[in-house]
Amino acid sequence: MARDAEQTKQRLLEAAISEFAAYGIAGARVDRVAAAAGCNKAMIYSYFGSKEGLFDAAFDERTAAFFEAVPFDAGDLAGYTGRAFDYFDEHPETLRLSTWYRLERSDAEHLAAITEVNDVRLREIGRAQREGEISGHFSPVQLLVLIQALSAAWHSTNPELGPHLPSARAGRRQTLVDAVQGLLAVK
Amino acid sequence: MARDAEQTKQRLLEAAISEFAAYGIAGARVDRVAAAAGCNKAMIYSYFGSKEGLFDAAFDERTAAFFEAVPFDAGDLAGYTGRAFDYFDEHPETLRLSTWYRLERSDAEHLAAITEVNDVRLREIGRAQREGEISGHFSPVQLLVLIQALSAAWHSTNPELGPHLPSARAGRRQTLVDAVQGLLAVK
DNA sequence: ACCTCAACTCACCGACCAGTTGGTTGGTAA
DNA sequence: TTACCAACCAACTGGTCGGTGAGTTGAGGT
Repeated sequence: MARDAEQTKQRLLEAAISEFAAYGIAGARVDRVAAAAGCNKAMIYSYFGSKEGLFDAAFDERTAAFFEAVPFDAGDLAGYTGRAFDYFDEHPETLRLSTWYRLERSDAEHLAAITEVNDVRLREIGRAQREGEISGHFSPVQLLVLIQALSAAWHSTNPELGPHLPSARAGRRQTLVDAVQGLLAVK
Repeated sequence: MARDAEQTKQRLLEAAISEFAAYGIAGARVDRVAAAAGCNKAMIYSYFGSKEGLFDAAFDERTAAFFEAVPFDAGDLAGYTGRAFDYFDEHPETLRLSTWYRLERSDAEHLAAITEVNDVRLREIGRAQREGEISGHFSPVQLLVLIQALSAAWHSTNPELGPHLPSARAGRRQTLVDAVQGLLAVK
């Protein structure tokens, strides 16, 4: 068996993403993560320090992957919303990890990187508004919150709508794009 | 000490709402619930059967309270969104329980009551559209999902926006009302 | 061939936790 | 007063879980 620390760490990280996305921090089991990664539980503590450290690594990985895969575009907020929807639909664990984070780990402090990303986005929205690319009816922070909520709308709906939900992904996507365009047309 | 089964059950239920809202199902501790309710852990199993039974009771209670406190009005979806926002702002545990439910208990089956409520709402939106009260650009299920997402938008945002969030509740509320009015003005 | 050290495993621990049992208490009705 | 039973509780159980320390293995350098 080839000994490769980096690859082992990667396998643990991927197993952790699945485990935490499914069960959250309190519900996750480090033994399950180790078993899924095909290595010993002690490696988790060697590489990530603690269960929470492992969650943080999993969350950071998914967050960074999302930021890289779905570039922000203040001049095309409707398109960005559609692309974010696509990503969440293809990588459901991303939104689940984000939700677990908000519920179980909102006291953590490793969100400096995310805060910085949001700062940039707010400034870009402001610039696009000053240059007349998009409506100035909503403030940048209002627009960002509305867009974030809408891009996750179909995935954060409780399953009580199950039988009525449109099965076609394209239709759900178009709903969001239309909605954002509607918001930008206000006033 | 007065022995009152109904009151004891109520104290347990309120303690459970706080505990589950804070920690979720996996993170909640039945001993903490019993201690907060000022009675013995065994009462929980006598009255609610299991930890999950206790969560279900807590979730059902908050759901019913929300439905009663915030009546739905298909002819005034913007106003409904504002009132839902107010309720979530005053009772944060309601949205947290709902989110825990979706993450940890979406396989449960006691959502027949909620499905029924949504059926009625979808029919009312359809009727309001046919009678020309509101725009028919979005279908009823699209409108319902958009409105549900928007009413929780400020509360389901991860805390990375902290320093930029408007502190005034009225302003956050108005954002949502404006947004829904904008959606209904599309086309 | 041998040394070295990082990568990895094994077996264990103490704390914790959901759930149960067997018994006690106190209101109430005859 | 007393008998009854619902309401309540202390103490326990069996299993689980995060975390650890001591030992093993294997690849690369000399």
